[in-house]
Amino acid sequence: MANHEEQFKKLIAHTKEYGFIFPSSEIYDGLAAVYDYAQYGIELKKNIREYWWKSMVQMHENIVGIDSSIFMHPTIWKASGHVDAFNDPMIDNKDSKKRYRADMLIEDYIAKIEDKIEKEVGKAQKRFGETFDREQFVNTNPRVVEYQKKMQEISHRMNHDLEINDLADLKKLIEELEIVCPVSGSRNWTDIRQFNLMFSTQIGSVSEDSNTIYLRPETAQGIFVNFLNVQKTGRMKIPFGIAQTGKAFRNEIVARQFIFRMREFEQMEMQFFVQPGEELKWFEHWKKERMDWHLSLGLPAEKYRFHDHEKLAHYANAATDIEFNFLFGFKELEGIHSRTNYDLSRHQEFSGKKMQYFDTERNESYTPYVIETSIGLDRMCLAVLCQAYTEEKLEDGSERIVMKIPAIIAPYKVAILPLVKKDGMPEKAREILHTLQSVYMCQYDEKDTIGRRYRRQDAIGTPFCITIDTTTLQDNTVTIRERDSMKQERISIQEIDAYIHEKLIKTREK
RNA sequence: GCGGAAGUAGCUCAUUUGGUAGAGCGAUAGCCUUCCAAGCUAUAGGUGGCGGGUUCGAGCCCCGUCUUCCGCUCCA
Repeated sequence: MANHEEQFKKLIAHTKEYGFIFPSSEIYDGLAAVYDYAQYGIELKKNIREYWWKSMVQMHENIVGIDSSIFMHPTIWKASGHVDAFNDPMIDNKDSKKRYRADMLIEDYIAKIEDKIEKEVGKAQKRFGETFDREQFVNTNPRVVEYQKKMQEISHRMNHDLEINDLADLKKLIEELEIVCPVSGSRNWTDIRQFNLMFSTQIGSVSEDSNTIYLRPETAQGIFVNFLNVQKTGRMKIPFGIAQTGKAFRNEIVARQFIFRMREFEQMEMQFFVQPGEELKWFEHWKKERMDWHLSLGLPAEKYRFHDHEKLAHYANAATDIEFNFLFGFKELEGIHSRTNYDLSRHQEFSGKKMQYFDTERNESYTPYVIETSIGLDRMCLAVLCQAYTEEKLEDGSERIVMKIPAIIAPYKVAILPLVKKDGMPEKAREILHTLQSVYMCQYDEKDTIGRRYRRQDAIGTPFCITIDTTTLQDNTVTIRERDSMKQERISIQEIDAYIHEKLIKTREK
């Protein structure tokens, strides 16, 4: 495990050193949990996005894509539940260093009073036996009436504080009730702070006319609100899917582990609309299909596992995570959720627009059920990078660091290297470069010894190196070196394109 | 956000009671080189994270702050 931590640190250093990922705003000391993709990182990210898009949209006639805005009508986030769910008043105990939701502490306190009432009720029940009238007792026993009054007062005040966002009074309430930390038993509390996981800003130039709008915390809602538009204009028949990739924003309390949890991140989502009752069948279908997608990249099966949710969100009736064994353990990479008709129903409720589908085969209209597949693009990049980073000891005792990125998503596909910088080799090499660069991302390098140039390409994960030597000048053949095996073949210049193409396709079919 | 540790060149580090910062690697240019890093020469690159204080003088001592890492917490 310690070894993995070491590896992870090395990977982070490597990605910065070789131009994959930089900390954001670095010359200004950086910005926590925000990263920039550098020259190689962006190629990798773009290639993963394209690979996903091709397999989800291009390869499915019943799935289409959209690109919805980051800004959306604020009511969308009320309908989705994010305004409530992403707003928590948090308080820390200074002694135990534990953090709690302030309202939960008070709820617990109220629950304790309830227990006391039950105790009284229990005692009375014993006393009166058969003739015990619970309702009458509860309404008349002075002690119980007192308890109930107190509960109501507390509950009312808490709800009022939450309503008007009076965090100071909420803290005062905790102090007055002498609520202690369950761990430390102390009443040494910090102030209450509101943690809103959604970023907000103003739309409209004049402040008094402006409305608070949010940067979307997920891309899914952009699909749901466009459901009818896409279904009608695309003449889509259920079952069908809408796919989207794009940025989402969450103001995470703690954002850590490199690009695993960032405040600004990119999702690749597909919402699949199905007949009510068929959702679990489709849930299983997408579970398999998505796992196959991951394996199609040639990533090892033992690095993956499903993690089925036992506790389901209120809107879901099945949910699983595809977890990947990152260098810091198995963590969620993709979520597959059966979201029922919750989202569309909520939008129907809040917008007043009918979010239904008329099924001509069944001759009835219904609110479709939804299976969601949602993968973090940045997490996928990280998974690939974690898996790719390899330190190898070679036979001659030297070491190399090689990024074994699946060829189909590697940032650069080909490096073109004249063996030496003379005798017309650079010119010949550039000729080859010009024929290949319209098809593949190519690098040209003539600096330093050939061995060192191979290592440079290994470090950025270029799967193929083409070397031009004296033989090339005589018979138009080159050597092509494969990154992982370091093996070389001699092929003619005309064959290069087909050779690479075939290898890339092979990766996909694996 | 709390606690702990760290911050000197692109990277890894040195500068040992506070006296105006140096190496290796890397980068760039050139030489040499005919297939797997570490041959030669030259050049560039640092207001020591940032701000303040103590001192004649601070990379070094003190305070604050920012960032990163580890733990706690959170993760529809």
